[in-house]
Amino acid sequence: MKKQECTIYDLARELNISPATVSRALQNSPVVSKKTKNRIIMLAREMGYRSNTIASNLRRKKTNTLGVIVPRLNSHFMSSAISGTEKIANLVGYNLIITQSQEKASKEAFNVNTLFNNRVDGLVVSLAGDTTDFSAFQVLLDREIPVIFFDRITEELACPGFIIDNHQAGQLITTHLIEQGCKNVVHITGDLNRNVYADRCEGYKKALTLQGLPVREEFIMATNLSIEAGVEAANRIKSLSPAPDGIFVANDACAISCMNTLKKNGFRIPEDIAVAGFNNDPYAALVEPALTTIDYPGEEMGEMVIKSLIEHLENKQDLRSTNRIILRSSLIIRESTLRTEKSQ
Amino acid sequence: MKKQECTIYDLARELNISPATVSRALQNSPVVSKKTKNRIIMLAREMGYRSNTIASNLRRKKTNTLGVIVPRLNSHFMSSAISGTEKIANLVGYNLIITQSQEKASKEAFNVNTLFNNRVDGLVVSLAGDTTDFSAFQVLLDREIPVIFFDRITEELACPGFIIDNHQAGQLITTHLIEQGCKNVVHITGDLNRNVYADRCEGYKKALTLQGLPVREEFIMATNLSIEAGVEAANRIKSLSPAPDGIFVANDACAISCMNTLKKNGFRIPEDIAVAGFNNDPYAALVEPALTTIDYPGEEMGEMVIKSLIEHLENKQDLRSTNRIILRSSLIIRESTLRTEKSQ
DNA sequence: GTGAAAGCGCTAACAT
DNA sequence: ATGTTAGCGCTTTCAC
Repeated sequence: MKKQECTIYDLARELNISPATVSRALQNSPVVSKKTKNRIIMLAREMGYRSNTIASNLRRKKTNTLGVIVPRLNSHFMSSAISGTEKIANLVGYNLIITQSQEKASKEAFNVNTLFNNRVDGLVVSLAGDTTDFSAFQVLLDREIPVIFFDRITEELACPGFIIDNHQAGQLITTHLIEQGCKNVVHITGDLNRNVYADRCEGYKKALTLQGLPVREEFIMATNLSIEAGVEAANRIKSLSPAPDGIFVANDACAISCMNTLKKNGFRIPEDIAVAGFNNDPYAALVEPALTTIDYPGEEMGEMVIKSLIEHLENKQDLRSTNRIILRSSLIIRESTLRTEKSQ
Repeated sequence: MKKQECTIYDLARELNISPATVSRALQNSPVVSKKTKNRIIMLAREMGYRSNTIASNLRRKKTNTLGVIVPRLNSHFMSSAISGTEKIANLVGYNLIITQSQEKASKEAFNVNTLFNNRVDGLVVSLAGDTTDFSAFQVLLDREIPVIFFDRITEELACPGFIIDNHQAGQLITTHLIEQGCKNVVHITGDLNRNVYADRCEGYKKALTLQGLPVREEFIMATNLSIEAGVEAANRIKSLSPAPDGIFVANDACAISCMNTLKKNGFRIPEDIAVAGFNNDPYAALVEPALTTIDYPGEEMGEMVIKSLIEHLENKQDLRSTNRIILRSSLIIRESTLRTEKSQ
């Protein structure tokens, strides 16, 4: 048969004490005597008492729950970042409600709302591809519920953001391609509304310009960076003129798929075309040729962002003072771009 | 300055009506007149009213929230499954709290507890690798909170499970290897406590036996199926005798890494050793040679499991009657095992 | 060290 | 169609 809910009142009645004392004992408050505390805890175990977090949350006006909104969970970077947030949150007694926007601003706004209605204490967000209206977030900020962004951030809200220097990374990897002898470098990017792609693209342009190479708009392809997009991009690249000899793709999945399609079309990588990605997905090292990419500290970013949010909530740290936190990233050079000893 | 919480009492006072009417109006109850409903909704918007889900949950003794526990979020299968659950849950007005056990039974039990304390209406679980004690789940079952498993299920609890026929799939893929001329097939598997790995392994053995081949215990390697494990396994395989000519790995990540290491050691795939994986990760089609694998309906499984849970909660369907739901899976043959026209 | 009492914000009988 | 009222289970101030 079904077990009844057992409340602190049941425990109190059983022991002939007040619910207040039971509540205090279960929170391990120092004012309760060791003896009664023990009696209460024993009985609670015996009767299968389980604290009702909802009631506690309502009363305390604090939920110890943080909301997380990410575009998708299915990239290596995102699942690492989530893993990092969860690890820290668990450690210090916070719960996480993890949601996906599926790259859609509408779902993102919907999620912000339900998370707010569930009275999360704070929110961690990596933006959907097409978000341009940030008013949903403003609702939280108006009530001083902290919102922190990571990776895909915005300048439109006065919120802290944890990022890498995408501009520098884009410039670094493009420069590397040029140093390997590439003169006609294509860039495959994502939604340029998002800082991550816009900045990488700027870095790409900067590198070309600094090396005295022309920036050709038709060499910059905005896609959704999916595996399918990689196939399409490869097909477009075949007919570009002058013939591209290098490609910088803004993520690894698309880069690998693009490289694969080019190989099937008889291109030699890196001799005919060098290919570089971004993110250092585990598979990047396993494909042939192994993919040059930017290593990107997902887990660490997740840890830092949640730590910072919690410290703010517990008044240990002010958020205004640290508005952009830039984590290190690094270029990982592999065979897909190494042409100096092979050709040229 | 900080916006004040606005409650239904504030709205009621402002309009000189009772909180009950406000509550009814906001739930769009048909008994409230269109006129007052409108006035209430207008004022709510104007005053920035936001319903407090916590208070509502406490009162209704229902949260419209479901808990999800998976080992990790970072595999293609799991992120697809999660994506499926979220899609359906959203559609019908349920929230999801997604958590990871990180493959650890202790964290899994901890998560079950916090989810229960948050009074989730139901729970969806794919088990951690080493769970053998299921008492944490029993707490929920004792209170008639439904728990449904998917993929990694257990026979120890009377709960429905959504799975594929792992035994059949394992047998199918092993038979395929044998048909391609493999006589000494290695099997790299995960924790044999879990049905998914135990069943695939049984299928492997069955296939060998049916084809009159010996089952060699030293050809069965239990690992954590990580990329690192793939490297190690490849190194062990080099020194096995008789020399293996086929490998069936219980997931794609490990298979690809193993294949990669073998290639680096001069083995030709599939001529010297054929390699097959499991899951049909997107990358399986992109590596060289493309990986033979079992296609596995992650998103669909996620959709079905959550749909079934919700229908049970809403009394539209009884769960006892449908104890094991088997979804279809299929063998995808690619170059990594195709040797008939190449060698032998 | 313990108890009494009020209330978090909402909902749902029951009454009108 | 609307109002009254009594909680949901917990925490916390204020007493003692």
